[in-house]
Amino acid sequence: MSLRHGLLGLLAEGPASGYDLARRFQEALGSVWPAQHPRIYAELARLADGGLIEVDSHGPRGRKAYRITDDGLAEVKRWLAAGEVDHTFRVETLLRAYFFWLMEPETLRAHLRAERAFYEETAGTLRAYAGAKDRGEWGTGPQARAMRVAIEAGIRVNDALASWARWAEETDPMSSETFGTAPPPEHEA
Amino acid sequence: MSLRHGLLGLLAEGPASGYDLARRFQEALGSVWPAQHPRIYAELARLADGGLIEVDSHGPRGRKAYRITDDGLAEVKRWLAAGEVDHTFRVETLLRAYFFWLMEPETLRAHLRAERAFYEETAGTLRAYAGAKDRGEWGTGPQARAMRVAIEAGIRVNDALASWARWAEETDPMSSETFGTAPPPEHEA
DNA sequence: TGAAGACATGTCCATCTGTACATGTCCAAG
DNA sequence: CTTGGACATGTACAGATGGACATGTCTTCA
Repeated sequence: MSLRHGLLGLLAEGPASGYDLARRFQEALGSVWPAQHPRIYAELARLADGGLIEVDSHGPRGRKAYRITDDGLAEVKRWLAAGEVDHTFRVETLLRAYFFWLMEPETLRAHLRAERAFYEETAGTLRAYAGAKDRGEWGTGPQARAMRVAIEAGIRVNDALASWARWAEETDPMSSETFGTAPPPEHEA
Repeated sequence: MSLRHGLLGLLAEGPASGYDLARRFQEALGSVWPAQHPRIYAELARLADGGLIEVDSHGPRGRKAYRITDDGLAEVKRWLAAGEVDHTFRVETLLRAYFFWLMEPETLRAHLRAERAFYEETAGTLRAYAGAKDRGEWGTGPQARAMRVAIEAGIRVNDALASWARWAEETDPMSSETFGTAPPPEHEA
């Protein structure tokens, strides 16, 4: 149940409405932790119920901004410090790889090309963000730095998957005659 | 809903019981697509209901092995070819990175050390598997090759996250005075 | 002034997920 | 012969998730 802590973390930066949070989850966290607005509104209500956040202000169009409480801040920090990181992945790309042997060679090649293109593009987008951060365009405060570190992780993971797709395309292991005797891959940069 | 297709994919290799499948999900797929036995039994019942699999044999201790049907095989292949890959990640490590600015420097360093150790160890384990595969110890058939390709992806992703944690430890960006003016990282291998 | 589109919040429901609980069988070691 | 552990299948339930539906407001532009 990390949505709870994700919301608290975002609110630790300052007051925000459910709508704001949904947008930020979509943009910044969407690829690492998807969350739609129904779930967000529900969780905000629960957090407010538990006294971890409270209504900060009412705006136009029924807008309701929440503010984190001392209890809420303590709870995020406790979560961050407590460890117990869930290391499960849940990347469909990897699940599919187990079943490549069921695919036609051409379909597989097309799939790998598409995957590679996707991860290269994503990495490129993230690199552009990182560049902007490095030039200080988004501020140099703690939040901006943390965001930069998170983006770096995204870049490296996407690069890794792009290089994997390229490797799989090139070595074509599903039709290789030499499988079982070929040297292990180089893990090039 | 990829558990459905994960099960079909595994059954495409040959008949298996729910217990077998739960174990294989735990071992091979557990880190990329967790699934407990209750869900697996339920899904098997649904798949059998839909005619995608059927009971192959009854064994001791109530063991019930399923076999994939032609319809089922067609369905996995359709899924694999149809594309529509879900690229969301759901890696808690990345979610947490957005909130590093809330952590005490020492807690953060300890966290990064632990993350790095975890990913290095996982990568090492996978490399050992990959080595065994490359020596042909697990056979050289199509399934073994596909497994090898999947493992390669796991190695690269875990390496990427380990190198990220090392980078974050070394550049210590949360306390860096030079943030905003420092050159971008090298993305070393 | 009227309509389109962004803003903003929510409910409902089907399904997925994880945990705990419940049941029973077979085998091997003591 | 009995007991512990692996094998094997399932139910029940709370909470998470995604998609569809519903409602209403404010702003802008024709």
